[in-house]
Order: sequence, then C-alpha cells, then structure tokens
Amino acid sequence: MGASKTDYFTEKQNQLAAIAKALGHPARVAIIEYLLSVDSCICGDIVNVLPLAQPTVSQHLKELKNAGIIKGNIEGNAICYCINEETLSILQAFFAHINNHLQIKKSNCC
Amino acid sequence: MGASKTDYFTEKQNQLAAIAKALGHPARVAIIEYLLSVDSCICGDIVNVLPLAQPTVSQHLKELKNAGIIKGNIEGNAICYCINEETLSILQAFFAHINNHLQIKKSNCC
DNA sequence: TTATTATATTGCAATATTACGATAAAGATT
DNA sequence: AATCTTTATCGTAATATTGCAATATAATAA
Repeated sequence: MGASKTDYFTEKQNQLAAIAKALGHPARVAIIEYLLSVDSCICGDIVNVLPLAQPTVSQHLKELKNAGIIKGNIEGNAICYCINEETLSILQAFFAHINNHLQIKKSNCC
Repeated sequence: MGASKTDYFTEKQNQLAAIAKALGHPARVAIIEYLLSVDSCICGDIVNVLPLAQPTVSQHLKELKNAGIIKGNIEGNAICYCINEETLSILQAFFAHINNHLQIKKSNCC
C-alpha cells in the first residue's frame, strides 16, 4: 500500500499524528527554533538560515502551515511567519495527558 | 532525492524530529493511548485492538521502540511493552521551551 | 516430539516524502 | 513599463513509508 489507513482511527488520533508528523523533520524543527529566536515576525530570511534550496524551504513552510503549526501573513512582497500556539497546545495537552496517566500508574514493569 | 539532509542539522534537531516523526502516524498514537489505558504492561493484545494486520502492528511497534518512545521486555513467549518517559520528556522540554519564548515575546504580528 | 501461541522478518506493491531546477506570480523599485 | 525581490508552484528523480501475505523464530503446551 503506502497510504495510511486514516479512516480507521479517530479524528483526534489523526490530528495529533498530523501535527507530530509536521514536526518530524529536522528542517521543520529548525524553522520553529528560528521563529522563536528572532524578535520580529518578518521572517523572509528563513531560506538564508537553512541549508536547503528556496523551493524546499517553501515546501516545508507549507507543511507547517497546513498542520496549523505556523501562520503566515502577507506583508508587501514578503511574508510574515509566526508560531500558532493553539495548535502546539494540542500536542502539549497530549503530553500532559500522558504524564498524568504515568504518574497514576507507576506500575512500570519494564 | 527523497532522503532528509540530516547532516546539515544539529543532533538535537534530528533527535526531536525523530521522536516527533515516530508519533506522526495515527496507529502509533493509538498504540501510545492504548498503552496508557491498560493497567498492566503485558500488551500482547495491541494487535487485536488496532485495525491493522499483525506484521503492520509489529512494524509500528518497532518504530516506536527505535525512537525510544516505548520499551519492550520479553516475558515468556509474549512481550511486555510500556512507555519510556525519558524520551517523551525530550519533546516536553521542547514545548516548554517554546512556551517560554512565546510568553516573553508576545510580539505577535500574525 | 509435535502442536500452539506470540512476535518478528522478508519481500513486494502502492503511495508519500524530500529535494531542487525551472518557472510562475505578485508586490516593490527604478 | 522594465526590473528586482520574494515566495509559490510544477515537474521530476531519489528515497522512505505503509501495509500485508508468507514465512521464520522462539517460547509454551500437549
């Protein structure tokens, strides 16, 4: 096959997986880290920071945007990118949930 | 091409991406959720819970294990799987880092 | 020993991802 | 208008992922 059987899973599971998947590439992690490090939101120079060609970076930005992890606003002929906290909070909630369960259990047999 | 240029990124970026990537499939999210929901660690019935064939589940488990997200111990002829908190704490630290920066900035232009 | 049970591995087809050159699109500058 | 700057899209090649049937492996049970 090759395609994920998304129909067989819950919407929440698919959503979580989609967000995690979007973070699942070092270039995209690097983009997030760069967006955090710069004061301004005018981030047209992401291409200059990454060791990848412009079309490749554009593609990675598109994936982050599709997953809802970043937002992009048009500013003149440049684009202002920044992090969308709402989406990342979904992943955070998942981890909080995991921690909660693990602390209750504490029945680690491994 | 097709292969990620992992050499061009930091070890930490690659590590974060690898963990996120492993979570980037609904079946693997479902496996984590199942491991949380069961009291015991004897989890040989993961295959029965998922809508996927046994070899496929085995493969997903392998990927979670490779990423360090779960641990597996042999118990007789079954295998006991459970979540590895250490690895997930790496992702959590990343999110804490993001939150920290976003709270300091608050210069959201988007 | 011969099943039986539980999990892993192999092999393969279908599909997705990654990367980039070439090119397009759109606003800014001259 | 002609050009520059910035970002997106198209096309394509290389590689990775997903899924499963068939088979292997290994411990247990009969």
